[in-house]
Amino acid sequence: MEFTIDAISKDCNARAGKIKTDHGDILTPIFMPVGTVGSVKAVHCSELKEEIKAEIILGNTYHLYLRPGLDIIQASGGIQKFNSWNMPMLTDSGGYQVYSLGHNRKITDEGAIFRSHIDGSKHIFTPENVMDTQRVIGADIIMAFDECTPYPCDYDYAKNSMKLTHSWLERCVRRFNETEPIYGHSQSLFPIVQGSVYKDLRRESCERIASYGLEGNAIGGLSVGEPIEDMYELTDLCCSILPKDKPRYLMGVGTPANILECIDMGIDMFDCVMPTRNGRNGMLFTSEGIINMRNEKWKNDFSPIDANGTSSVDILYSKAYLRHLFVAKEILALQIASIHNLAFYLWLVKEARKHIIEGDYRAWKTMMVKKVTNRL
RNA sequence: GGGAAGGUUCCAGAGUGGUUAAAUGGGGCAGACUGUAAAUCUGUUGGCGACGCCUUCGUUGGUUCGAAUCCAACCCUUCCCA
Repeated sequence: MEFTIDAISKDCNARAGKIKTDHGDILTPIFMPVGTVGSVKAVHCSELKEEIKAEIILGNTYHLYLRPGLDIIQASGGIQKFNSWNMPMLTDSGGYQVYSLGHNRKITDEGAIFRSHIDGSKHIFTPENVMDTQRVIGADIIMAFDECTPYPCDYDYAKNSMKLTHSWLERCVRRFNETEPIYGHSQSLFPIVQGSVYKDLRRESCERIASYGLEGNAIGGLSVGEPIEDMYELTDLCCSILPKDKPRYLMGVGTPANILECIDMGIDMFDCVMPTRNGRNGMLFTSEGIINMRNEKWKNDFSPIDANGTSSVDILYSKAYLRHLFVAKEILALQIASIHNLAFYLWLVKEARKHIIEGDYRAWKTMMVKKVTNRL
């Protein structure tokens, strides 16, 4: 993997860059659609490429390990062959599941013991075997195994958890360096900053993480329920410490406004389930604001879903029709909403990149944040 | 023509003397969702000058301190027999 910076906006810390991987290039800032089990829910690969113009998607180590299982993925020739995406992928390590599936797992120094949410079977995730698993899955970018701390989280818990994540990182790096990619393309390991909402912990974690000199750095443990101002303040703090010459990945963020604000601070990569999950639940993000597609007010609105949209569904279908599909619980509703939302997210970061290069990012962002937070 | 069952709030359907503006489900309306156990979850769903009052369980009348619930008549629906 190689990262180059093409431009830094004149009026803020926003950067436009390029990540080269063996599966293709990624222009940053970038939004990465989430495809937990190897599939971006309700969306075909062809739609991701042609309509949405996604450049990289996510997969999840915990979920892929449980189903279909490593034997299947290895036999298929790696995840990008298995799902026919054939473009860059990133896998999360299962660190988020340590948080989201917190009720059926136990943490020890050794690792995390999960009770499968599918059949209750017991599985131990260690930094070492998570690296091995991500070698088998075969994504271009793989994540260190961490604990995503919950919110609220008291200082002592956050501190101990951060130390645990750091010790796991040490073991991840060692194992990563001892092993080779399986499928002939190179893989890059990103470490993850933790420290909850505590600035001294975040600072310490950033310094520790950065000291490994890995090819990119991620910020985790945010957007888990903390006040939005905290998220911004901590992201800004992390950006001020994490190396400038490496991509910065803010995990799990966020709303269109969150993304615009964090690009301003120097974040290069984002992922979030919001465009897909909220889309499936009837929420549309557009350049003019947010639409709750199930609301009665769209019943007789035959205007396009999004007149300014870039995907074919935006002008092909009307709001009244899409509302009808949601009300009738038709599968097509989920597909249209997912394609629209993802295409909008990708359009948004592409526009951001354009304005960074032009040098007026902050001004554009200030105007844009007002629009995208508007409720239609 | 004879017999049987039944008519409940938008719908289906509980309730069978007071704790019932009436269970539950559906539908409607609104909200939530941030490294996906999510095509999910939550709230709400008679009216009003609302910690109270008014109207409502086919219609009308009656019994009772009190009725969706008991009685009578009537109207209507479904099923069975002729």
